[in-house]
Amino acid sequence: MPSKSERTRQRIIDAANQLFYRKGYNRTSFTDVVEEADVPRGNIYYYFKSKEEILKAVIAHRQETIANMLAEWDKTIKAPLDRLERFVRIMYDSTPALLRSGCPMGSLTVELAKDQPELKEDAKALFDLFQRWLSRQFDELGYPDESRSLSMRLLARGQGLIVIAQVYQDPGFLEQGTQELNRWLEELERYA
Amino acid sequence: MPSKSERTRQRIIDAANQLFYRKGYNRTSFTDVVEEADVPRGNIYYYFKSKEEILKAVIAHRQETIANMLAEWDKTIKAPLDRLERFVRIMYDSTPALLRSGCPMGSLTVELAKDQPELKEDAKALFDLFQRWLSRQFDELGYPDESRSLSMRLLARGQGLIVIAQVYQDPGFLEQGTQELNRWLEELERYA
DNA sequence: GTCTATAATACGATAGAC
DNA sequence: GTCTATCGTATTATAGAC
Repeated sequence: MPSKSERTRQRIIDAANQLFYRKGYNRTSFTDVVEEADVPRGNIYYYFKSKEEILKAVIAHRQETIANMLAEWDKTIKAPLDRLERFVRIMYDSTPALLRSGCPMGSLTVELAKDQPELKEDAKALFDLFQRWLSRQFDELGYPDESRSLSMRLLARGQGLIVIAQVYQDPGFLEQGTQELNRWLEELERYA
Repeated sequence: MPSKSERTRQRIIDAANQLFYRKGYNRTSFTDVVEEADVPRGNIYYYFKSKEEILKAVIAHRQETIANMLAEWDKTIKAPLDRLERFVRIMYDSTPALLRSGCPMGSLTVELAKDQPELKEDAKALFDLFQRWLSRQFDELGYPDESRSLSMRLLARGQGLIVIAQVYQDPGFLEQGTQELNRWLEELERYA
């Protein structure tokens, strides 16, 4: 059972995680975080020595979540095509959040890339998790030499769909786009 | 000939335009802008009554620039396929800036969409300019019924390429991606 | 119209009482 | 360990001298 201290720390991370996604990292203040986490004002410095530290903890937490999800998919889905289509489906399933706040990885990384290159590298690690997993699936699908390139292309297609669906607040575009991605994946399997 | 006042105003807009692109809107302060524009501290309030006003002026300026560029393309390029490929080429030509700061429209719109929905709508107008122009080209290419859908898909593909190229700092990915877009456009023309 | 001085507030961060 | 009080700075914004 986690101690009170560990639970408080986790509440801060959860609050920051949500706020960084909904408001962006730079527009989220300490005040926002402590209010959302229901932690006394300056108390947050007992757990994290700076805002950057909070972001790093948030990213580590997201990495864990993603790694667990991918491991779960590996365990429950056997065919590489099905796994790839499972990846595509989380975009469709997340439509409301994506229309509201964009891609949690993409929007964060692009924000940080502007002029916080160190933190951007941390955020990039989230993409790496997906990229390497996708690459393994394309490898198994029969494209060992192009697996990295294919994984990057799939990531790019997803990012593009999300950005344009958000700009135009168009859930149908996201739905059609993910369907087209599935057709593309199925063609890849057919001609592997 | 523009008055001194008009020139100062334009200097502020130009400075803000660059800074909003390189640092992001929310991380750019008035101090940054006045220093870059070489304008006295509080003087900026003579020209713009708030930061939002500056952003609106920046967006209006970008709209003008884009509209002029598209009109120039209309005048100098006749075939719709060539026009579409010209659009794709600006991405390739802008590689260094895109790797550094992302898409000027995409990154701004995504940033504002987080929790400044009013300003996000202003930024969306930049996308509209391209979307309508692209739609007209697809129409002329022989896809009148799908012109809007095709234009959105092309925009999405472009946004995705830029995001992933920036995340991985990979100019080659942007080059290959734009080549693939050209092949797609050429196929569309062939089967029109 | 132009600029200086400065207000008012929000920010990230700290010191020290309990 | 927990919390209150507060610091110093940077922020957006204004007042008023010239």
